[in-house]
Amino acid sequence: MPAKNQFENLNTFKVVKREVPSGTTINFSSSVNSMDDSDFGDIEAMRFGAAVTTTTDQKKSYNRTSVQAQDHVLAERKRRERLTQRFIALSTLIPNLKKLDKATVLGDAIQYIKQLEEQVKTLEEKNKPEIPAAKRPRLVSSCDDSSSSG
Amino acid sequence: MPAKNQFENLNTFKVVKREVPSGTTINFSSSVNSMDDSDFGDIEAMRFGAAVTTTTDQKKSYNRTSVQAQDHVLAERKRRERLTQRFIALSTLIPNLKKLDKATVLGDAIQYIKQLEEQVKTLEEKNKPEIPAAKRPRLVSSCDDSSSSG
DNA sequence: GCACACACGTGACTC
DNA sequence: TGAGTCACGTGTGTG
Repeated sequence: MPAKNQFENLNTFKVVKREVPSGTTINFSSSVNSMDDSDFGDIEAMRFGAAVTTTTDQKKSYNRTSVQAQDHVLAERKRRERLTQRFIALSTLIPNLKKLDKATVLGDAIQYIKQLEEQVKTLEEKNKPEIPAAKRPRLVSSCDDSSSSG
Repeated sequence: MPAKNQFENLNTFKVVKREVPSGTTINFSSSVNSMDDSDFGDIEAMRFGAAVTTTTDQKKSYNRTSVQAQDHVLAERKRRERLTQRFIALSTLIPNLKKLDKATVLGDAIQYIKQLEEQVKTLEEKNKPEIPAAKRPRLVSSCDDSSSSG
């Protein structure tokens, strides 16, 4: 299967691998300045509600407890998931979709919508011949019994 | 203007603020283990083509020169930009769009496409009465002069 | 090996 | 103030 659902595939097994980064510790740190393995006391402190300030000084006053940080991570993950879900759903609606890139899905969706709108306009025009009788092709002239129900 | 183009707004001025993080240094590090302010030699080395290995050891063998890293950042930025552009374009096509969240845009696009498809199907059915005469609603039974051109 | 695409965690901003 | 959203940089898998 060369191309089924790129998002799904990537998502499914990538998350799993991400959840177990290396067996070391939690995914904290990463930007908490220099989190050396010599000062885990900070993390321990964070775990029961301390602020994430690096004990010394910080560039900003965005103090977050570990619970809040975790919540933030979780919320963002949820959001991403929803987005991906929508992308998949959208991709199933578009016909002749070759690549499953997000950009392609989006672009093709745009084109498809435009095409559909055009089609609707054309069909509506044909169906509701309110154009001046002089201009319309006289296929059936007298047979117009106006079967509209309203 | 309460809601024009959320993406555009955020993007435009956020990037600018991001480009000047704090006046300290480049945005490197962040995950290169513990980048203490005591070892800036690494960055200096990176700048002329050295690998990004933290001199001691690394979890992976994803060695990248600073140029490559920068290129990566740039490429990703480009991709993001394209995505956002498509989102904006798509949002302009959808009628009665209240919120401009990405999720909402996506979801409403899906609904809109479905609605349009339904519309097209209905209109086509009305326009092209090629269904067996026995099954079709006999609005006009005898007046059928078969005006099809094919 | 390199270009591309993706998910992730995170700081920032809005309401 | 807190929950929701965004762009960003980054690590990593795929062709």
